[in-house]
Amino acid sequence: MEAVNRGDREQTGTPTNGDVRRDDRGQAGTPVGGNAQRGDREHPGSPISGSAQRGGSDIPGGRRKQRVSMADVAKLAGVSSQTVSRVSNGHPGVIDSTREQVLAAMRELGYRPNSAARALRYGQFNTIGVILFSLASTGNSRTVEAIATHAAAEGYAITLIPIDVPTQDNVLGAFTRMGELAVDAVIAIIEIYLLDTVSVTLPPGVHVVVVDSDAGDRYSVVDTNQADGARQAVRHLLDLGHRTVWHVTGPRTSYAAQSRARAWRATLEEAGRPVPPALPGDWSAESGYAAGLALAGEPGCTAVFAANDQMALGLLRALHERGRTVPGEVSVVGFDDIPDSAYFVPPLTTVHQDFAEVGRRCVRQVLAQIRDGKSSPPGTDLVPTSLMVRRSTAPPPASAPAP
Amino acid sequence: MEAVNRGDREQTGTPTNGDVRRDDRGQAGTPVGGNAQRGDREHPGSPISGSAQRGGSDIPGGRRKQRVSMADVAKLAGVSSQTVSRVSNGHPGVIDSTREQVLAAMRELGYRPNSAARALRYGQFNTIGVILFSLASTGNSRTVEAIATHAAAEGYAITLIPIDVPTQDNVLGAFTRMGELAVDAVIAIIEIYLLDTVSVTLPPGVHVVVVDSDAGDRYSVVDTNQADGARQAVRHLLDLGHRTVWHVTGPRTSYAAQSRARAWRATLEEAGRPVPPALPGDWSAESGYAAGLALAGEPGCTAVFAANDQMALGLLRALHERGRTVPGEVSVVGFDDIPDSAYFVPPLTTVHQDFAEVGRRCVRQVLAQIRDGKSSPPGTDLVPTSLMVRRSTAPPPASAPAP
DNA sequence: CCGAGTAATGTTTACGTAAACATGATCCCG
DNA sequence: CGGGATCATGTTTACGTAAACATTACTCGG
Repeated sequence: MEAVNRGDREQTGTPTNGDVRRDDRGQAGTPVGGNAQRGDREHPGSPISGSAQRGGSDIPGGRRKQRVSMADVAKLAGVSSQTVSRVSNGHPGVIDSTREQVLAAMRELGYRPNSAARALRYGQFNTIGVILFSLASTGNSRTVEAIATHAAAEGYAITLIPIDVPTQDNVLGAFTRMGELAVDAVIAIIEIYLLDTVSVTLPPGVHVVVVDSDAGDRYSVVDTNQADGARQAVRHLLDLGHRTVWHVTGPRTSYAAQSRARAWRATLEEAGRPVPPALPGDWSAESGYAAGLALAGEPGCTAVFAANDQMALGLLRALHERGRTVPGEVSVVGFDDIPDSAYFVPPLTTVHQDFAEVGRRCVRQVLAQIRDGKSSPPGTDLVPTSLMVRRSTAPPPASAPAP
Repeated sequence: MEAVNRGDREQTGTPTNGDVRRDDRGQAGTPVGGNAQRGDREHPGSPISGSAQRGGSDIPGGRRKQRVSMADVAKLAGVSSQTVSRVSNGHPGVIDSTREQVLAAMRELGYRPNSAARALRYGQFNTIGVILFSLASTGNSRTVEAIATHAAAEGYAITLIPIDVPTQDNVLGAFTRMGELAVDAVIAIIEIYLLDTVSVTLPPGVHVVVVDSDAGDRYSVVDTNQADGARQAVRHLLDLGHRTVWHVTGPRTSYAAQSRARAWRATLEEAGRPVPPALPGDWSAESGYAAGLALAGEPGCTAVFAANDQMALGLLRALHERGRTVPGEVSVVGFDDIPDSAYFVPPLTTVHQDFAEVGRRCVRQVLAQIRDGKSSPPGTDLVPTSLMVRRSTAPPPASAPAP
């Protein structure tokens, strides 16, 4: 009943720690002995469901301790808590027999270091905060996953704060919360405009890395090389013989979208080609569909570069519905290389983004900052892209005017 | 009551945490007065990039204080640190003038409560751990997002541990790590078989909720009502007049996949229809494509239920390539209702999963456990699904035998 | 066989917060 | 106008850990 305990000690009547410390067993006696023969304890090595399920109410003495501390281990092992600390942290200078005894006591009591106390002591939390707008986009979730994986490999956990509605206030709030949370650094995966006027205030010593932004003058930025990816897409189409390339953009507020659009335009201009009006999209398949409907009515249009794969999907459906074949009459290129894109009809030629690498570099940068104790200089670290050529692109139909 | 706020007290225009401490103004003088006229401080309201950028190493005095503690605020405000604590937590019994003074001092120093100390004191971390296999699937990432959002609304942060390779060892390791991390509860989004023989040992008082599993006899489980969703899909096809329904399964190791397959079979049997052999898939569009190729060779096949939308996508492509029209000759139903599915060719009829609701209920359960201080009884909380009828389903071709 | 040196372990203390208890001032009512 | 009640605030202490310092016990060279 009572039982299960959390830290909310009291309430269950427990004298919590009331029963006093009382360090009998002065070490006057024999600190040695080494005989860790306490195998006959009643709790089996591994109950089916783990302690989490049974809460702890079944501890015989009735006087269950909520949390096992070093002092408890020390008492059982007949040593000082400092020795337990040394064993716990693998410090040298503990004789083998003592170490064994301590380890046995730890096992028996199920000791776990208390990370809060540790963090308090060290002023470090071994945690990286991640602020992001949405996990719904493939890119973000893959990036986060990579961040989490690499952080874990380095002994860091990640704490996530999603921002439901992307306003500057909410961004500010998220940073503020991060400042109060136990994090050593923050990785922000947010659109640039949200950082524009926000003056980020974090506790000193908390470092920041930003993804998806051109704030390279103020922060350490890691990002996919958007411009180069877009350039590759456009060049690919031009090289196939298309006279020009139309473009369905992402939302105006997105840095990545702007960047891709800018590169699209620049690449066309460099090649001396006409620049058709950009069709506005918002990343959604729906907006791509709308753009596709419009484009289907443009007889001169033989090639389209969609700023992401989902819009390309909508585009493909619209073109299909309007009877314009892909790639026979119109070629389509996307951006992202989401796993599904290879199974679109037809399989989509698209720009591959290495999200895992973006995540990896974020973690690397952040850890470098933490370890050096100082921010790395602002700057931008660009991850290269590669073009995945599949079946949605081909030379323009013969009837189309060659350049 | 008052001051719901958790930590996010006033962060107004904080001068970050000004450089330098400098505790003049001993409180020997007049602790009263309320004249908070310290407007003339030198640090500007908001530096462009925030303290995070300067890392702290450039602080003149050389020996900068990393963290501003209550004691610092107390000294500046000329009160005891306990009073600062009271103000910080919105406790009553602080006279207005004093409160103002403390708040001013907080602002001036850029005080932030230290969550580690707080956690140590309370034995609570206000953090929920999430263990999951992969963020790559739409379902998982959307669930996590919902969890994070709702947790944040309740003042909880979430800590993520992804498992790269799904072995029981890794799962055990993740739980162990969680046990050492500062979390009050754990939500595990993993396939059932991974929990099978793992005896989860978490510190007492850390609660567990499981998603995507039928461990309802041992844990609190929250899940989409897989069986009912599958039943709806199959019934829909039968109601359209199809004699039977083929099925492309998810991986054998997946509980959700098993559950959908079981319901598919049961629904057919209930209706007295023949049960065709199930085609094995692994959630990927690629496996759906392979299944589609096989199915295209089955003349009797007029209806297929794919265990997820991505496999349905592959299926659609394969059928399209083989010249079998959808829904003219073959009807296809998916599962998940990923955003793109409305833009497949043709738009996919599919079973909608309410991932957000799953996340919400997870958080609700976990918080209830934390607050009650005891694990809720094992059991399963099923979130309903709904069928989204789009254009990939229709009555069977006239030539097909009616039931 | 003694004393310096070192290895093993114990004791004290600080980290930042907040509950519990203590103190001093003010107020109100008989 | 005295004494208890109330209020605002201060002081002590514990939370769990680990660095810094202290204390033993043992080793080894002269």
